[in-house]
Amino acid sequence: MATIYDVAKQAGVSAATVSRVVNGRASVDTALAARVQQAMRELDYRPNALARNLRRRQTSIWAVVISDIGNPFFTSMVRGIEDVAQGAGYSVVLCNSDEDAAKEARYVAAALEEQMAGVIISSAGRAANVNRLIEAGTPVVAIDREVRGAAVDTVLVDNEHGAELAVEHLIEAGYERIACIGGPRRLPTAQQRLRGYQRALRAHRRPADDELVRHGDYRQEGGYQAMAALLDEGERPDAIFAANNLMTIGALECLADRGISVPDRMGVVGFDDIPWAHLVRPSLTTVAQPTYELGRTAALLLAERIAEPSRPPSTVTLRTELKVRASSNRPSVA
Amino acid sequence: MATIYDVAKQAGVSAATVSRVVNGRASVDTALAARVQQAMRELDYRPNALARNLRRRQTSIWAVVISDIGNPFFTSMVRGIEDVAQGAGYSVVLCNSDEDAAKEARYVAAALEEQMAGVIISSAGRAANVNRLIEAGTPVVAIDREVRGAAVDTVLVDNEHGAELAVEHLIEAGYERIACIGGPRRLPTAQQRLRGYQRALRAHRRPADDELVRHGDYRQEGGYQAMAALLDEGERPDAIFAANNLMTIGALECLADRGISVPDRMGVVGFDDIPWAHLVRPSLTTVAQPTYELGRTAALLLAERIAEPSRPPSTVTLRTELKVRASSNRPSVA
DNA sequence: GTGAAAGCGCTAACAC
DNA sequence: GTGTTAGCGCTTTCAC
Repeated sequence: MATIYDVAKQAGVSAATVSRVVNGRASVDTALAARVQQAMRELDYRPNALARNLRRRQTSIWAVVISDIGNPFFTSMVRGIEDVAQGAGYSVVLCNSDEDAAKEARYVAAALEEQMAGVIISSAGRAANVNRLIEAGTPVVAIDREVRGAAVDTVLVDNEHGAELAVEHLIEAGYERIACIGGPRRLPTAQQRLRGYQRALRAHRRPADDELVRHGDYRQEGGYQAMAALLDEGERPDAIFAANNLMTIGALECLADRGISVPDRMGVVGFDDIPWAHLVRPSLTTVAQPTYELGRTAALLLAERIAEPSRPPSTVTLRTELKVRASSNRPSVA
Repeated sequence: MATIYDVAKQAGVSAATVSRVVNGRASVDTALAARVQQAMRELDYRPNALARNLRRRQTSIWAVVISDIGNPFFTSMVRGIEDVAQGAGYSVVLCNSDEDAAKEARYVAAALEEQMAGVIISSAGRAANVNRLIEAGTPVVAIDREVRGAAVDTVLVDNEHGAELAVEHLIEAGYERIACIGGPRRLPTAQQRLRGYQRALRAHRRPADDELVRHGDYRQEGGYQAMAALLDEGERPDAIFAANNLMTIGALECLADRGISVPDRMGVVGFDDIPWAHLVRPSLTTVAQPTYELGRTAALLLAERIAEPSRPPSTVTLRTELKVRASSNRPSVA
């Protein structure tokens, strides 16, 4: 690989001048610049990013640490990030932590060691990882999940309100014993959605026993097991609110296996939309999140923080929207 | 951030010794090593990967360039890669090319400039990108999609055979006019699956007009439009074979919108499994690919190539498997 | 506007 | 087994 010195020699200038041309900085005489360009083409010169990174003390890459690449929720979020990043001259790489705090820590360490230009993170765990980044001066934005104990720019959705809407909708549809398949207790989104569920029940004076709540792992399998537990233990609910998309799928699977018909004998509303929600029979009522916007907003915040590292952190909360489809349509009792 | 010299001073040794301790290379006296460890802890020393990368002339990161992060096919493939990478001491970052050759080229350029330790690529385009990597000496493995005109380690599935099985299954189920929703003509996987479709039809002396073939973009929307075209133009088919998972979903959506019942009036078989295939009603018959194994195998090949750069490239082909579910179950005509 | 020179933080000969 | 030394390829003062 040709170095900047090879180009300099070929063009009969100094390495500094080549550097200026490459980076479009300072003013270089037009004729000289042309000669440099020519030399670069002849030698198929590609700047060595490693050297540049060392010198500049950072890369031009953003790391996006997501907690489950298998969740379609992240798909369009990532697109939103990419579209902004590209416009701002950054590349985006994805790191999949798989809801595993150790894996997440490894990726954060890598981002730190590689001196990534910025990190957008949907954290599986506590504040330690995020604080590590902040202390090292790496610009960070938390996305989807609030990070308690860290002063960090954050983009969220109104989880509690979304959950409340979902459960109110089930109540208004005439369901009476509404259960909840909650997410991992440690995750803020799970806590907020559970609160929304409880609030709606209390507001309408419905039973809100703990017996009606089971916790899953935000995965399909967890939704299946939570649903099974709700069916097998105690008095059976006639509707469920599931706190994320994959668990909703798992719950439906369980109901199908047991031959329990939705929405007649069990109303279902899920949190998070899924691209194929209307293909599932019956089509699924969901609390949809503005995923693309979520990504876009996080990327914009990151760009702003990079430009102005000392500004106070801000939190942006985006609205969810209840999409009523067939799975919550209780046949009226004649 | 503390540097290696700070640690050396603190421990009363040379930077070289610290480096040896950090990298676990060569033998360092136990007592000295302990002092160094201690100093590292005291200073919260983190090696600067940028400097190390420059010196070593490569990072310890593998880039995985995938063509559509929204396709669940890639999910478990990536897990397969990650599991091997981690064992071999590499981090994995994902780059989403979105089936866009220009975006792919940008990521390849980034991988080159950042001197990634290796690249696993599911290429959206032609050989140029892959050859660029090979010429620069970056170890590469092609995954899922063969790259013509590049001598590169490759992991594939038996697309043609899988498609053939799918179509034969439809024939045996009693369907008569079997259409195909093919993928983008330029993609080898699409070509192979189309060939398998045609071969099965010819072998059973069924009509194989071009009128029965439409091409989509491997996205849901493309599947929807191709299905609509098949329904609206010419003689209507009674079964379809769709060349990938997202297009299958799109086709089903179209059929649902038109009120055409599956499998009675239209048999459906898709290529690529989807995690929720059995939740879609009717449950979906698919040609399943060993996605995790695909990723694992690619990662192993990459590790081997890194260890032995000059060995001749090899191609591994994994088997697909037909999973018969309800969508291809034609009611026998009494 | 351009060049000389120093150095980012690390590793790997090489000498001892 | 340990230290000295010379870069990796680039950017950026600082002179001119």
